[in-house]
Amino acid sequence: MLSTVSRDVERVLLQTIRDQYHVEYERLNFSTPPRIELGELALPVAFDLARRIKRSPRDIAQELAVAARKVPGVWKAEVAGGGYLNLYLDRAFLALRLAESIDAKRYGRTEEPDLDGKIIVEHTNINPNKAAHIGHLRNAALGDSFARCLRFLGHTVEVQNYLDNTGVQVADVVVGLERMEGKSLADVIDQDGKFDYYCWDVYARVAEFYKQSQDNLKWRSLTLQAIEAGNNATSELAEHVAMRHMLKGKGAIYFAEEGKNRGCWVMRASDDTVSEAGGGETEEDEKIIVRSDGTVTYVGKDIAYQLWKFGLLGLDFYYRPLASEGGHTLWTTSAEDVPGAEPPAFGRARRVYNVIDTRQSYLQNIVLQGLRALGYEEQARNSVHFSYEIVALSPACCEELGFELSDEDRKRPYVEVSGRKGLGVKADDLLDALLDKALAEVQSRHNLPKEQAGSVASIIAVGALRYFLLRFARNTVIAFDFKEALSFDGETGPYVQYAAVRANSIFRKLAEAEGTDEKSVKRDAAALQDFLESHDDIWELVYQAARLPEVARQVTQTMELAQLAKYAFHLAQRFNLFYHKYHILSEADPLRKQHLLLVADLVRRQLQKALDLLGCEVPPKM
RNA sequence: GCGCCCAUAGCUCAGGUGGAUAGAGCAUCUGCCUUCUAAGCAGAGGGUCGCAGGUUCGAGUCCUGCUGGGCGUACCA
Repeated sequence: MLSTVSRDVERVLLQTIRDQYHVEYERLNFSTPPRIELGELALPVAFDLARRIKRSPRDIAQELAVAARKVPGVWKAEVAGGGYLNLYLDRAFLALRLAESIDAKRYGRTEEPDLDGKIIVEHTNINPNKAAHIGHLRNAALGDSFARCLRFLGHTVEVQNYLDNTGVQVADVVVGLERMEGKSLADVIDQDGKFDYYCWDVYARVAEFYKQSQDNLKWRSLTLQAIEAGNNATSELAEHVAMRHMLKGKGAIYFAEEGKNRGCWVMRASDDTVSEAGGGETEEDEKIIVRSDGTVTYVGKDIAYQLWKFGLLGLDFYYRPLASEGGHTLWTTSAEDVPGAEPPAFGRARRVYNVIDTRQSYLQNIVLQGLRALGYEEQARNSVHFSYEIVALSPACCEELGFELSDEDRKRPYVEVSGRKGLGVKADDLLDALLDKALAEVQSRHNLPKEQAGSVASIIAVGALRYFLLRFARNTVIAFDFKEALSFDGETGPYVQYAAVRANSIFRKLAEAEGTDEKSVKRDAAALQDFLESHDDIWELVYQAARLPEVARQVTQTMELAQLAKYAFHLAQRFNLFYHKYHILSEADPLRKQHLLLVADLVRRQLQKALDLLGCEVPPKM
């Protein structure tokens, strides 16, 4: 919708510039005027043209304005400042188009996705052996919202949560349970309390156990081999099919006969373009794919997994349904064929996003090199590392948790979460704290039945948590702070939810008082145009509401979910402004009331959709 | 050593492809609940955008150097 207008403007102006000035541009840069009174779109192109054709920017902008005024959807085109071309959009036209678009559940979106084929988003790969912490929550929030944005724009998306139960971390917990604690399977089953919390503790202590003697450390390797020797779909597939046959067959990996990597299968890790004269190739450039004990490393499995995502592995897993919820089935890999199970066609993606923190970028690169070594250049280009910074703890936060820090750590800006040290904020604990606080707030305002209060509190707690995790740019380290994370005021999820709840309550009251709803709101173009022309502040609110698809699109390109979070916050802020300034239900002028209702309705529905993309719901009351 | 990232208000952070007067939230101070919910709104103070050069009509944004911090470079995941 908005994008349709700007695309038309671009086409017309590029043609005009070609015809009148004989200058070729591929694209035009659109920017935003500092205030809505100066229009919705600003083009600084005249500055550049001025230099090229030696004429004043203002004169050029004047001539371009003539052409721009002819584009449908453009109301005015004026020259501002030293030579900006500012465009004013047709207000009622766009408001009514937005209303229709929302009715059709398109929320202002007009364009079709720019990529055919399936997109895989892999996120939240948690080792199933111990409790999740806030770092995992950031990963989940980013991955989930990103997938929602892609779907919103019309892409076919497959979300994968890879739970590997064959890795070293799992082996460590098993060693801890069996060798340190002397637990048998039966003991573990009888265990009271939260098992993942127990594993968190065991895992933290197993490092000490390893330090005690070399014999203790041997258990890790033995246990790992025992796990992989079992009937495990993942490891067998990765090891036998991908590593042994594909990589070896194409000469992508080779057996190291000597040197420090003796006995391993390795891949060259440095770019072959950079075969610098002095050093030559050493073991430093080699990345181990298969260990000397025959087990496959993490990178090795990752290459196999990446191949499988693109449908290049030549083999597939067996699948069985694991759980079912809300019409969706959760599938898991299976060691053997399951009769009667008809899984959808997993994998075979056109593009793959791997949501993993920035520390993995080196290994993600190795995976790409693996694909390239096999000749899959296009797939390598379509493999995207969705990287983000870690969630760390402020030193103050560590001490709040009762964790003693070294003097050195105390001076740091933040301390990394460490599973090995048992240092971190567990996801469940944080959610519990948020729920307690939200419930107290709800009960202090409303007298609701216990169950309903709990459900509202839960929506608010999730809103606060997800917004908190998404409001930071990807490469910003979140130094976790309880006070900030538990806040419901200011730039938070609950603030946005609150604006939506207020908007909804206008329509609830409207139904109670007059028995009418948003469907009966009149849409009179001529009258609306007068109204919006004389209220810049209200028009700006409508304009921002219409920008949702543009923002979602930008998010899929930059992978910055923070932009969506910011957008939702700003829209809520503007709505609150409107809410205070214009009292709708008591409005005496019936026509004016219709306009105000239309605006409130547009905004609340866009706000709700924006929240939905952020993974947040709107509670019935707050 | 090599590679990647970061430095913006007291604190936590935003600042698409360079554009108009660098913005939020928190904290501090002053006001606003007889009105569609005060989890809100209005207002005030608070800045050498780490330092030094360069590119140009224009630099928080791009380039170079420097300082200070973080991460990666495992037969760990």
